[in-house]
Amino acid sequence: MLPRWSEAFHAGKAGKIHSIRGNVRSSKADLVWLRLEHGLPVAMQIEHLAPQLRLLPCVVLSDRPTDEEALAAFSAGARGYCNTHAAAQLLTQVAAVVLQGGLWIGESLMQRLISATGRLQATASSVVLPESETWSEDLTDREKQVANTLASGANNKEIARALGITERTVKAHVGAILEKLQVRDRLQLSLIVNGHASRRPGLSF
Amino acid sequence: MLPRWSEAFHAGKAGKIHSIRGNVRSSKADLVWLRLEHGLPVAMQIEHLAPQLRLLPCVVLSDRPTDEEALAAFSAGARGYCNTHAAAQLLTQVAAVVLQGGLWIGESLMQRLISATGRLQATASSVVLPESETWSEDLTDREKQVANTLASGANNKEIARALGITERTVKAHVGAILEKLQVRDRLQLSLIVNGHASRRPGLSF
DNA sequence: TTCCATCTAGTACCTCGGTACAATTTTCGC
DNA sequence: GCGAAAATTGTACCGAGGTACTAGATGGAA
Repeated sequence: MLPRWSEAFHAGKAGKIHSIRGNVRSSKADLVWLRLEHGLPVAMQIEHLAPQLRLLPCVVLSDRPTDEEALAAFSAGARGYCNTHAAAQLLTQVAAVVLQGGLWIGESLMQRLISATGRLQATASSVVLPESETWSEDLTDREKQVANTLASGANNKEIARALGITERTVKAHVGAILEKLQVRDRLQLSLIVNGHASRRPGLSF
Repeated sequence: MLPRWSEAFHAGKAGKIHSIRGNVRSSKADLVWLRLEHGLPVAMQIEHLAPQLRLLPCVVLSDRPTDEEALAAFSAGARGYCNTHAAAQLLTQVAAVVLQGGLWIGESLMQRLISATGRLQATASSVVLPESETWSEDLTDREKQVANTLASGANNKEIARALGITERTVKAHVGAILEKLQVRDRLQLSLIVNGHASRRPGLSF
């Protein structure tokens, strides 16, 4: 019925909404998932859960998500909204976020939300962070920037855009970094930067 | 300087943005807080953090929050937005949500988002409740082997040798994995497998 | 048995990553 | 100012990565 969801939550229990009302609170549940049935009136059904929703956060699942439906869900008190058939990993993430008191909004809705904005002004004045690390000693500042951007998953074109230089220059920096750190390619570089590998990984394979 | 924040994060470190650029990723930080200075241009400064933002989530703090500013922050890649002087307890909650991959939207912005909606239809058909789980399901066993080997830094040839299959077959598996996980290339795949990135960096769906 | 998912593999093709020659400009200490 | 390191960009080349077709073998479910 809901393979992805079942995959994500082995201990979860499913049932028709009528068989659960009044039952939800008596269980040890800390989160309610509500799957919408498109074509039929929802708001009313969501309202049925309303009393419980004040205590239990609710995530709405839609087989074919739309922005309008998402907004309706949130206005009805939902704490999250996503695709019914989202990957199990994603569903667990949604659960974690919502259980922390956060909201999970669909991507396209977020896009609309963002595109509705104009330009604003303000300036960064301070930032914060914890510890520090070792790998970057031999690298110049610029090379560190490149390495960091690369390690976040960017390809050469994206690095170039992020740093305001040409792709060719990125190649130059990447080449220098690989040489200095004595690694073969960008993947292994990312492992080092992200702390998953030592400078010289040894043999393997 | 930031009493509430300091109260919430004893281990956090603060500094001017200029002294930190390029330094952020090399630290063990997993979250960046950016305090806006009202009246001065922001977007530019946020952009300076952009490369890091792909890996490090950023929460924007504003002394006098507005919806417009919040939207600007989100459009610049911020993962959260709240009052600089919010209670310590709230700040830790924000951190928890954002670290889970969620967004923290100001309440008034949420209200506006909700009030902008009309009525929709759909019906509740089932409800359920949860537990927790790990990463990539929906991969076959073989694909998991390939993904793990790849994520340890191996190229296709090495994966082939390690698994006793041809390079062509490795390509087939890798292609299937990238498709299933909806990622662009092996670097981003390794980030997911190694827990440095969520499947969809933003919200999804 | 039939059907379907999985694992395997081939050829071909195109893009991206990385390197090998450069060269010019910028920055900074002496 | 001078010299050195760093940053920048160019053209060209080649191998690795990734995709688009295809298709045989296997093994379990209906």
